[in-house]
Amino acid sequence: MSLAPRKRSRHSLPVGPTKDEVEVLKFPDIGLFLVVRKMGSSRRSFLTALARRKGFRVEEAYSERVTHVIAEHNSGAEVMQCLERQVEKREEGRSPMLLHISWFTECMAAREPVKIEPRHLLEDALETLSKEASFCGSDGRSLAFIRAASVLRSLPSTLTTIEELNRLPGFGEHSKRVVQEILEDGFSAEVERVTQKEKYQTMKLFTNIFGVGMKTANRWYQEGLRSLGDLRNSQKLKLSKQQEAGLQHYEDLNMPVSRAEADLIAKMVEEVAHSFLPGTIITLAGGFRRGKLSGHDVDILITHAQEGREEGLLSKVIGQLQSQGLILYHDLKRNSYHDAFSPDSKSTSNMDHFERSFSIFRLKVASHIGDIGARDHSPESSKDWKAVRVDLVVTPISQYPYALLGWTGSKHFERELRRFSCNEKKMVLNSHALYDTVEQKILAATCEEDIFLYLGLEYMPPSDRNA
DNA sequence: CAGCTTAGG
DNA sequence: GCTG
DNA sequence: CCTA
Ligand SMILES: Nc1nc2c(ncn2[C@H]2C[C@H](O)[C@@H](COP(=O)(O)OP(=O)(O)OP(=O)(O)O)O2)c(=O)[nH]1
Ligand SMILES: [Mg+2]
Ligand SMILES: [Mg+2]
Repeated sequence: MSLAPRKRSRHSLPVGPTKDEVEVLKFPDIGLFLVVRKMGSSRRSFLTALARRKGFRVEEAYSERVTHVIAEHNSGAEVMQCLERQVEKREEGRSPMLLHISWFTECMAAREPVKIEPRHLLEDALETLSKEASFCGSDGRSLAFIRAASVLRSLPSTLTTIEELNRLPGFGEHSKRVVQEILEDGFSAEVERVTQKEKYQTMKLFTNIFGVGMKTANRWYQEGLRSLGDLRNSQKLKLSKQQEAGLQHYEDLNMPVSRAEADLIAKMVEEVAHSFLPGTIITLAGGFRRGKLSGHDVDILITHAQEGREEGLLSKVIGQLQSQGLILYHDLKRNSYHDAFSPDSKSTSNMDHFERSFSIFRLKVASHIGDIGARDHSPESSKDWKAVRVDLVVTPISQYPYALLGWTGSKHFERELRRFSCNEKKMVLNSHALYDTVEQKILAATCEEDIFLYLGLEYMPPSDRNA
C-alpha cells in the first residue's frame, strides 16, 4: 500500500442477518460440490457441515444437481471460464461453475453467495508467487509480490486495461506480465505451474499448521513427509507443544472464524475480565476491526482507563477461563515496555507484566448431529465445540493507541507504516510507542489520530488498512 | 547497488 | 521483484 | 525458529 494520503471507496459484501445458525435450505438453486485432494476428509466434513448450517445445499456426489464445484487447487483458466459463463445466460448454463475455496469461505462469512470479483483472481495469482518466493527463501521477492497484490486490493475499481498497470507503483516486468496474461488469456502458465507443484502444495499445507514455519515445513518435506497423516503417524517426529496443539486442532483452526463467533469470544473475555476488574475495556482488533467478515483468529485488546490497574489481569483471565476448561492451549508473553512514558524508569514490580497470550479457545457451537460426519451412528462422534485461535493483548492506557494501531493491521499495512516511519521520519514505531530518534523522545498518544499526525499522514480508518 | 517491520520467548 |  |  502507499502511505500517501489518498481517497478510495471500498466494495462491501452483503451482510446477512446476524441470527444464530439454523439449518434451513436458503439457496435451493445452488448445489455445492466439494473436491477434496490435499484436504483431509475431516476437513471436508467440516466445510460441508458449515455450508449446510448457513443454508447451502451440499451434494455428496457429483450429479446434475451440482451447480458450483469448489476446489482448493483448481486452475485460474478454469475459474475464468466459469466467470465468462456467469455473465452469459443463466438458464441454459448446465455445466457447473468451478470455483476456488476462497469464494466458498467468503460465502460462508457473508451467509449467502457472493459476487465473484475478477480482481481477486489477480491478487490470488500474485499472492501465489509471493508464497512460492518465500518457500524458496527469497524474502525480498516475496515482499515485492505482496506489495503488487496489495496495490491492486487498494484500487477503487477493478482493473481492466493493461495501460492502467503502467501507472501503478510496485508493478515491474514480472508482475505486469502475470496480470496481463490473466487479463488476456484467463490464466498465467507460471502461476498454474507453481500451484501444481508438490513442494508448493506441501509447504502450504505444513505452514498452515500453527507452530510450523518455513524452515520446519521445508525440513519435513526434505525428509519425505507429505501429508498431515504422515506427521500424525510419525513416531520419531519431535513436535513442540505449540506444533502439537496446531496439528491436533488443524481442521478447526483452518476453518474461518465468523464475526459472530468473534463477538461471542470477546463477550466471554469481557465477562471474566470484569469479574476481576470492573471498568476493563475490551476491543476487537485484527481483521474484524477492519471490517472483515471472517478471520483466522480473534484479536482482543484489553485496557483500563486508569493506568496500571490492568497489571496482572492477563494471568487472572487466562487462569479463570482455564479452570472452566475453555483453554485448549496458551502461551503468555511479557511486556518489556513497562514505564515507557514516565521518565522515572524505576522498575515497578516486574513480577507479572504479561501482556500477550496466544491461546486456543474451546468455543461451544451448535451441535452438528444429522450432518455428514455423524455417519457412524454414535451420538458422541460429533463434537459440540470448535477450537479457535485467540490473541489477547493487555496494555496500559498510555500504550493503548499504539497497541490498537499495531493490532488492527493488516500485517502488510504495519510493515509499510513502520518502514515509512523509520526511513522518512526517523522515528521507530512499534505496538507500544513511537520514538523520535532525532529528538530522542518517546511520543505520547491519546488516540490513533495522534500517531498519524506525528507521522505526517492523513488518518486512515481501519477499513482502509486492508492492504 | 542496498534494503525490504519490529517485537517476545 | 521492485524502488530510490 | 516460531508467533503477532
Ligand atoms: N508489526 C507487525 N504486526 C503484525 C505482524 N503480523 C501481524 N501483525 C499485527 C497486524 C495484524 O492485523 C494483527 C493481527 O494479526 P493476525 O495474524 O490475526 O491478522 P489479521 O487479524 O489481520 O487477519 P486474520 O486473523 O488472518 O483474519 O497483528 C507482523 O509481522 N508485524
Ligand atoms: Mg486476526
Ligand atoms: Mg492474531
